[in-house]
Amino acid sequence: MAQLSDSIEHFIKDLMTDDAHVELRRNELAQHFGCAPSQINYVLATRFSVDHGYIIESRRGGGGYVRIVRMQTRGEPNFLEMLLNRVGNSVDEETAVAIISNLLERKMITVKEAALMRSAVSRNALALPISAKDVLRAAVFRNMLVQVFKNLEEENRNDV
Amino acid sequence: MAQLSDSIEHFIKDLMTDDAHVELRRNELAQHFGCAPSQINYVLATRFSVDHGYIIESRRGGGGYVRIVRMQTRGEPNFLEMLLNRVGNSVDEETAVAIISNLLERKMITVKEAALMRSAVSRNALALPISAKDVLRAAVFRNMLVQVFKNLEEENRNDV
DNA sequence: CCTTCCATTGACCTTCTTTGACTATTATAT
DNA sequence: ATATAATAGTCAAAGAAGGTCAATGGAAGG
Repeated sequence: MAQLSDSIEHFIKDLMTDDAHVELRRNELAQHFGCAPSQINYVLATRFSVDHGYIIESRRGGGGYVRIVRMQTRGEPNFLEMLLNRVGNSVDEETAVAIISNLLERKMITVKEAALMRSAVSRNALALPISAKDVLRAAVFRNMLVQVFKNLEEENRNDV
Repeated sequence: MAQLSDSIEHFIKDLMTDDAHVELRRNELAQHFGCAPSQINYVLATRFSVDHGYIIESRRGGGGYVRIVRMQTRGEPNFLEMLLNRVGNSVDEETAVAIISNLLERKMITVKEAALMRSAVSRNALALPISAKDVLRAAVFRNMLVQVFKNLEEENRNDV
């Protein structure tokens, strides 16, 4: 466990607990984690994308930096509209999952609700060779049922 | 003689006596038992299926893992199994909604989670001239997004 | 025996991570 | 202005897991 990428992600998010943005040196960070500098870009691309609710700004050359900004949505009346536009009438699982994480980080949904949502949009729930509506719904719904039980298990573990 | 699969099954169940979940490396386990890695999948599929009360989660790539979670089945030991049978591979909206209500009455899900589930299985979410998986997912997901926001509004009204 | 069902294996596939070579940009010293 | 040093970005390839499936093996029942 303790993936390098995961560690870097958490490291950055820890830096951002107070402030909504953080500025760092790519090479320094890479050196701190003993990895290739491009590893940092990988983490940014996979965990700090716009869909995750972050914006990356950077600058090269002497005194260069990478700045990570958490997007403001406080009081943004069109957040839902924005998300709906982003989704459009076709969206892949990766994007959907990123948006769910985003909602979760903003505490707009609970951990359990996020899990429920993920289960509804997962490959597993939707990749079917059929077209009948009921059949499809069954697939989605079974997935969600499983999720409910998983959530209960989680809850019980935490209650102890 | 004790089948390999049985040994692996018991080995895993021993690991789970205390905790309701374990995380393991497929390849390590296979090596420990001197068998093909896919053997592990066979054991998981035949002895740790949802019908058996378990859920499997996994991740590929570096730092990959297989997590086995034992579900808590309150009271009736096969409630989930019953529900899954009831749903089968085809279910209409009415039935799905009834099951969701039932889960809610049993306090297995919150009001918000129930709403989320309804939104995922609603006519509106699924009755589309779709064929591409992504298109379908988008429809489901947009519905869930709307629901999340509805929930938030509800919450806010109650907070006042 | 023969069939059938469960178990086992191995070849091939998919996903996620990490690295390194090469490229692009910016500041600073000359 | 120009050269150089200091940064960061991109992309393809290698590495590190786990997944699938069809073929084979083996044991129990008929």
